[in-house]
Amino acid sequence: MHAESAFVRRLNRFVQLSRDELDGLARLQSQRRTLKNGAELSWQGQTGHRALILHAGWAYTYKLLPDGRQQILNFCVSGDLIGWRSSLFRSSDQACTTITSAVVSEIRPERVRDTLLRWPRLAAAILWSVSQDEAMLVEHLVDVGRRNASERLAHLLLELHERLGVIGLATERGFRCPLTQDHLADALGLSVVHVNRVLRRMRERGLMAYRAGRVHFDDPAGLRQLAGFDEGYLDRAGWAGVVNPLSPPDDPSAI
Amino acid sequence: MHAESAFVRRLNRFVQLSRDELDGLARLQSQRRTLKNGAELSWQGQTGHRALILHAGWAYTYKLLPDGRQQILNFCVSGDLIGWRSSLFRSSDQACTTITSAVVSEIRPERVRDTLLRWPRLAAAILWSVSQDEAMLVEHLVDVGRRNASERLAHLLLELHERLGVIGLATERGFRCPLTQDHLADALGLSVVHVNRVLRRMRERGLMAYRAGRVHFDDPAGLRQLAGFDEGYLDRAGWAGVVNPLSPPDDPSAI
DNA sequence: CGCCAGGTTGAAAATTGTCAACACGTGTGG
DNA sequence: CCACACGTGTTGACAATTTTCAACCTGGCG
Repeated sequence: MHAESAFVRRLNRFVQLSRDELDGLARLQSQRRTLKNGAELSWQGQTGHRALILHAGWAYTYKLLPDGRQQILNFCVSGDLIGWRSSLFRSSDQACTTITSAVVSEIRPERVRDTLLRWPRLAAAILWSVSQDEAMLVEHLVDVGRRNASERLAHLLLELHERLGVIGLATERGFRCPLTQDHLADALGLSVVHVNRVLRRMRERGLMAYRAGRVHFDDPAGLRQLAGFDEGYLDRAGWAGVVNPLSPPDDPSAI
Repeated sequence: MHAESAFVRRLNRFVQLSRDELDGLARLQSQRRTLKNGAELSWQGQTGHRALILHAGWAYTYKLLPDGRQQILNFCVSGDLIGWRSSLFRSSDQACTTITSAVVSEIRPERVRDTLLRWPRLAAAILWSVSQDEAMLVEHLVDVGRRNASERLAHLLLELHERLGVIGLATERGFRCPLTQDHLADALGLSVVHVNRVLRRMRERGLMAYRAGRVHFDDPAGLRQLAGFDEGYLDRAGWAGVVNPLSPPDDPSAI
């Protein structure tokens, strides 16, 4: 059932895919594996690693330092692509681990290449998705470089809320969230203890509550203001002056 | 003179380009503009902005927060590509300013698209370059999130040294560097004052000196150790099991 | 029941930021 | 030629943020 996949749902925000393209997509997703939480999906320095589609569950990508510190780069949720660009190169520069049990499709690099060549509009949609990931990475860098602890926390949770909303996994004022305070700390460049304190302060100030695996926004507007959150970077749909950049301009199936 | 361009020199690390491909490249670079330092090259929120090749000089990309803080995302040097991926989307999410006087080519999005379609191996080389930028962004996030001030500083300067070495702008133990301490602070998420102090400490410890527009490494090995610097992420040349991923496998000009 | 991962809290220390002053070189206008 | 402004670098004193260490709590689960 293509139409129900979170992945298709996300790509559809960018272009309406044709039946043929949906087929190509379906073929990629045909093999699925179910993983327990804590499963390693790809490794730093690994060669010829596979690209992933995360169908269900949560994961995170991260980078490990020699001394054991780790920096989480991104939290991945249903419908996210992981490691597509880097799968084309010799070695991956990051690792990925599941947070909950998860369902994924793993795709070999040659397969990635063939798909991109055969379905150019699909390639464009995937490029769009990858591009959005990079926009999030940039915003993440701004978080860690130029925002204080509460701004970071607010920003991250608002971003997750936005992303989960798109795939129908958020209510207007909150979402289920399996992240531990350790995860938050490793993503935001803070210590667990400090994350804990800041969460408490936000709860006391009536901004939001993070408890029992749920995030609830008590004062969404206040939070957005605090974080300086502007969801623009998540939503850069459409091409600049080019309807269909990667397929021949006379392609009859376009639009 | 193709062979002398820093840009071609960099791409050549990845694939040896054919005469025809070098021609395509030359055509992109044919129009050049010389800019004074402090010139704005693209703007946050701008629509349909151009992709850039920086032929000479230094620039930086950054993101501005509503309250005036800024986070520098990347320093750009001769031979770097700027904003290629985002030029295909409706709006740019970052801004770019020159640090020194600079020579650039500006390329309209349609032109980017056409070039990528017409010269697939060129497209692959450009993808490789863009991909390397993202690896640097990741490393930058690790810097700011999980390294302390001196580690960050050391890591950034070692990375610049490596990159400048590739295009012949570094000696074994140092390089000319037009960055002010303000630039360093805005890139590393530190205050200027702190950057100053840390630089002094490093000078006193006999690690490196940054003075009069020059970086000099007194103890390169010590610095690398301090920073946990592993240049691997700058050097992921070659494709994973695929010689020439974006052109037909039977292309006679390949390899 | 007891273990264990995750969460919470306090006290003290380390890192980093802020403010304010001053040094130094360069270029400009009087 | 001098005076001055300006951008950049430097330093000290002090304050804020964040970390570290250590203890303790809580709930789920074998």
